[in-house]
Amino acid sequence: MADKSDKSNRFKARLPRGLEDHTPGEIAATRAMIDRIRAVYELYGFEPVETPAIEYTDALGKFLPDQDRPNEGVFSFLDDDEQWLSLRYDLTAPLARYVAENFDTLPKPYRSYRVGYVFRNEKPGPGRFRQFMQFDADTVGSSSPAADAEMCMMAADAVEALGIPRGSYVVKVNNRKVLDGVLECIGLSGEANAGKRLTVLRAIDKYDRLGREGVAALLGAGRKDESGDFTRGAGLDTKQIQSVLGYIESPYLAHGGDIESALDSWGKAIGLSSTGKEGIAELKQIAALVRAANYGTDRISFDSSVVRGLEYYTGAVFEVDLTFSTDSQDGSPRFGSVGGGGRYDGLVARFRGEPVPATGFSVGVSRLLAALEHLGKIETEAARGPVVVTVFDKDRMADYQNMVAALRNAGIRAELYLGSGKFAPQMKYADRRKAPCVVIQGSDEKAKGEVTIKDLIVGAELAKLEKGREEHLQKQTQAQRAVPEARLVEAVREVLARHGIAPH
RNA sequence: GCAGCUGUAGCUCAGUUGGUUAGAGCGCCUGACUGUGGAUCAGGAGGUCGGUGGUUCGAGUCCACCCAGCUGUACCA
Repeated sequence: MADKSDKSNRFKARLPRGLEDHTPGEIAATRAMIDRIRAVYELYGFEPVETPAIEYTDALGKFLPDQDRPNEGVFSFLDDDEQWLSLRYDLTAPLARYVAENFDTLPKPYRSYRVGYVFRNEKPGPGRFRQFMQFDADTVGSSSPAADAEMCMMAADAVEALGIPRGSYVVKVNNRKVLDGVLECIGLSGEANAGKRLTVLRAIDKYDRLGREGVAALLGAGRKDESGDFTRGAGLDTKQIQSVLGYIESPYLAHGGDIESALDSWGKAIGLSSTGKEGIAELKQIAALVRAANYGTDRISFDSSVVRGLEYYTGAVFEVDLTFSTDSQDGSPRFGSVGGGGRYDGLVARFRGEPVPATGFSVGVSRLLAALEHLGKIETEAARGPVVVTVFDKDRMADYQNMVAALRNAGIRAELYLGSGKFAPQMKYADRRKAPCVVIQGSDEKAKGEVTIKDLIVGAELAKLEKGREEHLQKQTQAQRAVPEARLVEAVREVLARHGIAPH
């Protein structure tokens, strides 16, 4: 289709925004993260289960795309049979579908984990992608706060297993019932106030970013941002605003981390709301369980401004924030939370018609990787490549292929140079592949029944040396030496061992 | 979606008050080196200056609209 003679007709190779290609180094880092998270989840007794990336749209939520806006946030398409399908936007809704569909055969409470890509059709940004990886664990069939407490502790363990030191992250806990109680207390209950409640919750959620002034503006008439754009507020009166701010700013860590009394102070904002009281009681139980297991407030803390966006949360909600991500002054992007979750008692019930309590937690693998990469706290450089066997005489390809086979049979990653270049380009290729060494056999070596092994790592050091004759000479003998053909594997192993490189 | 800023080579950017043939560094390719990568030197390829229309004798430069990117904000079930 593309016409080579006319460049303007040539297709432009380009990636849709919000999507990412992954380099070998990033893939290796992602794998390592997955392995570590999995080890923690399995230690807690969770078992794997995975579901497809595509579900019926109505299984993902109550929302159904219409003709005008079939892709509001979710990638959707019409199947042959006129039914709407969607790419999953999280791993929780599909799990609810799976549990509901296999309810009778699963042990209850059902504990399972899964990792995979999810898709959101939203505006991308730093740490925000349209395809990204999540790693979830869920407990379905337990309404006990112990299940929620376990999620928080496991979240902390998982984050630490990823090499993020204690003090550099925090698991923040809140409860939707408390928030509902606060709203009830300022007279925002009932169907008529549904829209206003959402606006208030969104405002509360922004407290750590916008601060008191910004949230007060959003709760009242509205707020103008730094670009001059105006956001309409919730239209609360002064007394209501004071009440909400009082709740957000209640001292949740006051007096040496006395969580009991701190949570009591949240209670002032919920008045007589029974829902609110329930929420406070649940939080107190979670706090007690977590403390009994010796997780201090440096790991698991309580934060009245945590809301979480997803509408399906019904009780406890958690969020994991990196505490070192906001420390650079000007141009540092905000990455947001790197994990979250909570209690979603209504999600499975939607399919079953009977109450099925559930709670879960999700690590945002892609965002966490992006954040760590941005902070320079993770290695995403490509690892060492394979040993490269170079080609001198094209007539003797079979010989070279045999050398490669001998190395592979010994469990050493090796490849034959398959390009068309002469010798120098082959060296350059091996350099780019990060090959630890190359194997060379030209006519000289062949005549003597030898092969030359060149250590590219020592060779690189050699090039940097300026003085030190002794060291230079020693390196030179290491850098390149000829050995009998029969000792090829042995000599290559020596090179790998010298640099501590695993053969495969 | 709304607002602000920005679009010149693969990347980072120069480009004088509009003036002939649009430059540099890095990277890439080739060669010096018919058997040795990272160094040095020489050469080469690579641009409808984001797009369209307008003002002008003349536009990379000025104007309008469109598109894209970035940032903020909203949305994020």
